[in-house]
Amino acid sequence: MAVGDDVSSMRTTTLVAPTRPTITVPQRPPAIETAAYFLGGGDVLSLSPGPLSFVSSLFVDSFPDLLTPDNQRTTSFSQLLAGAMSVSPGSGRSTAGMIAGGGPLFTIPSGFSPSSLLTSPMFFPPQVIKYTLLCGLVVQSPTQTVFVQPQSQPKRPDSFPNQMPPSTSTTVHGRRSCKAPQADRYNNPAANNNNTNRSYNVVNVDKPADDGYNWRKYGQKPIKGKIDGGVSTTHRSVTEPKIIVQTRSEVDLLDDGYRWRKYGQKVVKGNPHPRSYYKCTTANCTVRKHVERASTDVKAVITTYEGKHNHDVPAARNGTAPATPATAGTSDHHRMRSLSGNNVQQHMSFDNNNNTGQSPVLLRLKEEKMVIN
DNA sequence: CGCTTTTGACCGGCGC
DNA sequence: GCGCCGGTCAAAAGCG
Repeated sequence: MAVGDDVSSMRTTTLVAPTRPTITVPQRPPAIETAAYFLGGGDVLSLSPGPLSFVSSLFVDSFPDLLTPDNQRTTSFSQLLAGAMSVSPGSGRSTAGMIAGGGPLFTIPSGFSPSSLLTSPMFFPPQVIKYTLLCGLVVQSPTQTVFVQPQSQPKRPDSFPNQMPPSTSTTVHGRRSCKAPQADRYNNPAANNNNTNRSYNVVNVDKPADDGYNWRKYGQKPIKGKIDGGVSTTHRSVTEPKIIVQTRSEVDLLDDGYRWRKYGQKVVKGNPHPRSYYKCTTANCTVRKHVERASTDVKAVITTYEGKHNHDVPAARNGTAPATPATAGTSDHHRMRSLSGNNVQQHMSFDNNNNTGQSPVLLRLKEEKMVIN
């Protein structure tokens, strides 16, 4: 199956719960798995227009740029990252129609191919990427927390026992949604406690949306700092969105096109593998990322991006085009981009089972193929 | 020599 | 108030 076939089909596909649209390609043994999580990152949601808008902007605002007039995807993953993080409070759009609710239930907008996320000359060579889009989840910025609980659950015709029915702006509270990454801290209960107690699983609205369930309000509580409109600038995590990418790789540092300087390393609780902290080396760029290996899978590399690059991908030190930028860190780091191939194999599916609800997963990509020339 | 990595110290948030 | 924890700083060391 040609890549273009997948792209064109996805371009017009509207994903509606509880169906599980799948675009398949010839199966091959997975060599790398990548999961990308687009999230507000805790209180970040309070500043941005919220993950709904975030996702909306991510998809609607960013992906059209991926297409050239002849519908060739050219935008890098780095650009996607930047685009995904470039949401401003005024850029939010209605997500109605975008988020169909219930986890994997969002509409693939025109022009969007999930492959665009990773088929990037800046991040992963398009030729080597094959992935599965597993699910989507939405959270939203709180102004106050309204605790609700379902009074009844309409029967649904499929196997999404832990999922919410479609909604566009309603709180999603509790476990749900995406199949857990096979191994990462976001599925580690110990590592999840804080996050799940914040905003990842608590999405707030004044009134539960008409999501097909009947909700009974049983509590209401103001949230610290939301009084002034919910904008806080006291902490980075409050002001900048995050993008989490999980990749199965032998090396920690993936080449995303930008140059990074390591500024710290720390062993975090619940993971014997140290977490490395990197800053973008470009002047006046505040983007940071940290990289760690999953506690239960040493081959799973979790990279968390924070912030937005205010510059283009730097040119490589050897003078080649930015399409082949230098890798941050030492030169002997494995360079993902050095891998190449001629075929983009895509497998796109929405997996609603095995939901943990622990991670603020909006989008998850599973890479299934890597071809090395 | 310039850049990067290492690593202990420091800081702030959060829970108890 | 205290301790834990994650994140950051910055001096020293390493490397090309």
